[in-house]
Formats: sequence, C-alpha cells, structure tokens
Amino acid sequence: MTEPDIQAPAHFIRNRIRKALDAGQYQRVITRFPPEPNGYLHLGHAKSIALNFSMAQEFGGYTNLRFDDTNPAKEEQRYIDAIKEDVRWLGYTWKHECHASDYFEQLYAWALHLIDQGLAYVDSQDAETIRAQRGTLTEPGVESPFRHRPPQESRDLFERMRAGEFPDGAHVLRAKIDMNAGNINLRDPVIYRIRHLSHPRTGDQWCIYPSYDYAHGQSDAIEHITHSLCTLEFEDHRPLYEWLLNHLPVPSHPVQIEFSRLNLDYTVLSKRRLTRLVDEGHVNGWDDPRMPTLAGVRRRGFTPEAIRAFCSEIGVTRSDSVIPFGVLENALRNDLNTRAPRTMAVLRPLKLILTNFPEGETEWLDAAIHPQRPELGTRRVAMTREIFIEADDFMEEAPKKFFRLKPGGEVRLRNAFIIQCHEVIKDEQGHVLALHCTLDPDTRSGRPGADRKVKGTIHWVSATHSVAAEVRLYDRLFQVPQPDGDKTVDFITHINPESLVVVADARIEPALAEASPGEPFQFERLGYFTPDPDSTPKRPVFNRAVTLRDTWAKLEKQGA
RNA sequence: UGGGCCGUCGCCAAGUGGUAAGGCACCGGGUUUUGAUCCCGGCAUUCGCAGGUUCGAAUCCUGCCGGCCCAGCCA
Repeated sequence: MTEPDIQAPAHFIRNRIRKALDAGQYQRVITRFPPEPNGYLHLGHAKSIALNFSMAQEFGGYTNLRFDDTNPAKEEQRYIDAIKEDVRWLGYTWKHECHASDYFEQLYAWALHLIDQGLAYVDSQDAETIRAQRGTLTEPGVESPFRHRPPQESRDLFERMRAGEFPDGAHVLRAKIDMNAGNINLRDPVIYRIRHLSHPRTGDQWCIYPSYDYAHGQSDAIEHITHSLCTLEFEDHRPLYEWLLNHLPVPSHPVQIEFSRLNLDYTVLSKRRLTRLVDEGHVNGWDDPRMPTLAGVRRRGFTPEAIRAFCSEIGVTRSDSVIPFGVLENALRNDLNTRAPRTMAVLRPLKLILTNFPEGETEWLDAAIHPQRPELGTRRVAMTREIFIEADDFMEEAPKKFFRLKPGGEVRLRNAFIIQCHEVIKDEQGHVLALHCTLDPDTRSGRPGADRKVKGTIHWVSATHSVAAEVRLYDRLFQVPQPDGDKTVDFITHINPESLVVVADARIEPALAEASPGEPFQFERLGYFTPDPDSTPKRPVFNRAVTLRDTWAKLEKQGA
C-alpha cells in the first residue's frame, strides 16, 4: 500500500514532524517497528505499525522492521516468521529487515568505549545485591563497591565475560550515571549480562547480551532512524537513551517520541497475558479467532483495511484511553458492507413446507450479489418445496412488533416470494418441527406483484440445494470491560465461557463450500463470515467475524 | 513525602489567546425485498477544580484534585 487510507487526522506526532520538517531540521522521516520476537503481534502493535509506517510514507522516508532480539531466553525463530507474516498481511512493506543482533559487535565495541571513558564498569555483585542498592522510589541508591574499579580492570573483565570465562550472573556491565537520580533508570543501569544461551540468530557466538536500553538507541542510530516512536512506559527511559547517544560516537541522533498504548475493553493486550491464554490452553493457540492477535483477528475474518481504518480513527495521543471493542467491529462492518458478497445461510434450521409448490421441482431465482452494487451481478438461488428458515424468525406467540413469521402471518422470503403460514407441526412435547405455508406466486422477485409490501423479510435456503456447514460464533473473550483492572483478581477468572459457540448443522448456499479462508461474505441478516482454515469443500467451516447491527435485538433487550 | 506523564460530550479526539471540529455511541425522522446499508436532524454557553493575568483564556500564571508509569541481570 502506498496511499494513506483516509485523510490523515491531526495528531501531535504528525504536527511535530511537520514543524521540524518545515524548519529544515531534516528532509525525510525514517522509522522502525521494533518487536521483540517473543510472541505474536496484537492489535496494540497494529497501532504502532500503522503509526510508524504512515509517518515514514507521509514524509518521504521508509520504515525498517527491526527485531529487538537481545534476550535469547525468550525469543524464537517461529515468532520472527509470524511477525513478518503479520506485518505483511496488515499491508506494510519494510525497507530493511534488521536485528539488534546484527549490531552485537558494534555494540560491544561501544561498550568498551564507555569503559575506557570511565562511563561504564563491571559490577561483580549478584542481582539481589544490586537490586538492594538501587534504592526505592523515594530513597536514593547506594554506589556499588565496584563503581570505581579502574577502567583497565573493567575492560579486562568485560573481555573475559565475552570470552565465556564466567558463569551467568557472575558479572554485569553497568553504565556509570547517577545513583541519586530521581529517575531510577539512571541509577547505573545494567547494560550487559552474561547468558550462556544459544541465540536464534547468532547461535553460540555470544554469551553476553546487551540490555534493551543499551541496544535500542544505538540500533536506531546505526539505522539512521529519525524518529523512534514508542509507548509511554518508555518515557522514563528517554534520559538514558539520550545519555548513551550523547556519550557514544554514533552516526546519527534519533529522537524518541512516546504515545499512549492501545487498550480495548473486554480484552487484554499484553504479550504476557496473551501468552498465558495460549500456554494454559484457554484458547486454541495464538491464532484462535477470539484472540486480539493479528493472526487471531485475521482468522476470525477481520480485514487489514478495517484494522488500518481503526488505527486511524482512534488517533495518537499521550492520554490513557480505553477503546470500546465495538469501534473495531464497526470499522470491519464499514469495510465489508461495501464489498462483501451477499449470501443466505441458516444457522438454526426450521423446516418449512410450501404446500402449493410442486414436489420435486426446482425454481431458479436471481439474487443480487450486492443490492447497492448491481454491477457485481447476480447469483442463482434454488427454490424448492421444502426449505429451511431461521428458527428465530418464527414465533408462535409473537409480540406486535415482531415483523417475522407467525401463524397466519405473512412474510417475504428474501429474493423470492411472499408466503403465509397456515399450520404449525409439533411433536408430542410441543416442539415446533415444521411449518406449512403457501406462497403467493404473483410476488416473485422481479414480477409486478413483487411490490406488494409486507412488514418482514427473512432469509432461507432450499432444503435440497443447500449444504451443511459448521459455523463458529464468537463473542468477547472476557465478561468484564477491564479483565486486568483489578490486580488482586486473576484476569483468567473473567473469561467468557460462551466466547465460542459452535453451530454444527447450519445450512449454506452450495457455492460457499468452495470459498477460501479470508474471503469475506455477508450472510444476510446475520453478519460477516469467512471460511476457517479448517474448512474443506466436504465440510465447510465458517467463522463469524462480526454480526450485523441488530436494532431488533437491542429493542428486545431493552424490553426485557 | 522521589522522578516522569495525563485530565476537552457516555467513549475516542481536534484545538496552542479570539469566543468548542470530527468519529463512535445515543435519541428522533425518511428510504429499504437484509429490523442491515443509506439519508436528514438532535446531542459540551463549556474544556478536572479554584483563583489570577487579559478587552478576551480550553489555550498564559499559581494552587489544589483525580488518574497512569517507574524500584528486571524483561522489552
């Protein structure tokens, strides 16, 4: 994609860049999207991706995809692969694929530089001691006894750390800044630690690894990133980011700008929690359609266009916010309404026999693929004596505002005839088994009599010319707006037990069986659906991405 | 009681001294063979609160109040 999706709304980062650009501070914008490959990308990342790529596109630059792979304890190649797939799917093309690990040699050389300048030292205390010396939020830290170790000694130790002479935790390299700083990140932060671990990319080449704080800014500088956009929690790290750039002979000096992260209600957007959902089996993997991961929403039937529009709609600010999940759903409806082919599917079939329709015959009707876009053409729909309608569309004792089928009542069959219900067939328990109706042949779609008005229109499929399908209905994964709002309650307890409802015996138009995963369809009056990867022509499986807006359901709810 | 940040309509969010954009939600009405879509209309005398500066403030100053982040050899 090359053009911004919608006219770009103003936000502080765009304004700030434009101002600096106008002032001639730089000519183009180079950004980076820097995920750690320790999990799958989620909607929060989408916000960051959209921001980073759109700023670069808008201001004549480009964006690098950079893996922040400084902690081999957590990172895996499969995540790297998944992340690339997700960014591509979202519709963005990065200029260079980079890895912090590509810079390990340079970062190491710069660490030596800091040591030689007396700006870093090897601390030989254990983690607990260092933690205790860091002080608290209100008390300053105390200096390590190794803080004034001669640079030569630190250099020697650091070189031997790299050479693998020490076990994990024996020593760390610390920046020498200020143990009294109010900002705890400046109290001699650890910038290298020993980890005898194999790295997904560098293998066993290294046994010391730089910290995020040490690697990130320098990586930005190496890539000549102009704007390092990140979320608010890194704000306190900016002084450290600056300190390192100012004390190292880096080739450029990027600026870090923070924005607030995305929060959605009824879900969680933190890799830690998403990882738990997967690891503990509360969902069926990272791409479970209930997950707010890009892989999950993709499988569910969300489109990249809708997600990009959503990211644009919610804006970019520094204030904490929680976006209703419905805003995302709405972005999907807006996108799919304009282009999803229409089709009829019955989720909970109720047999309906048209007593005045000849047995064994089929009448072919034309139905619009998209009522608002006639240029998309029509499809053929089979009408037979026995059809299925949605069980919800019939009520034996209906309230006056119920516009669908009731005994003696009339309703229009979508794309077909007006029918009237004459008899309700029940079993001994009183369950409705079938309906006997007659159709009014003059009201066939396209005929003059078709303009006769009835209050309701319902969808249907032929009993013989439809195929069985499994349909998976998804609802919010959590029952409360802020599952992680109360720190004393495990968010897992808020999982919605009905977040997935499987309908095993739905009926769909036959052509649907051939559709591919990701192809969007509107099941008229029901919502937007797409085939799941589990789907086969013999056993079609559809996921419901989102329902249609349902004013009737809302009225019912209000009445109840 | 340390450091950093945020507070404009129910939810987002423009606005940076000149008299409150827009979206979502919501409420009315119209069109409709999807109770969908679409269309029309309504929806902050007020910008966390209190003072102050000014002809004039959401925008500047002061003081409060409320919320978020930080004490990983995670990112």
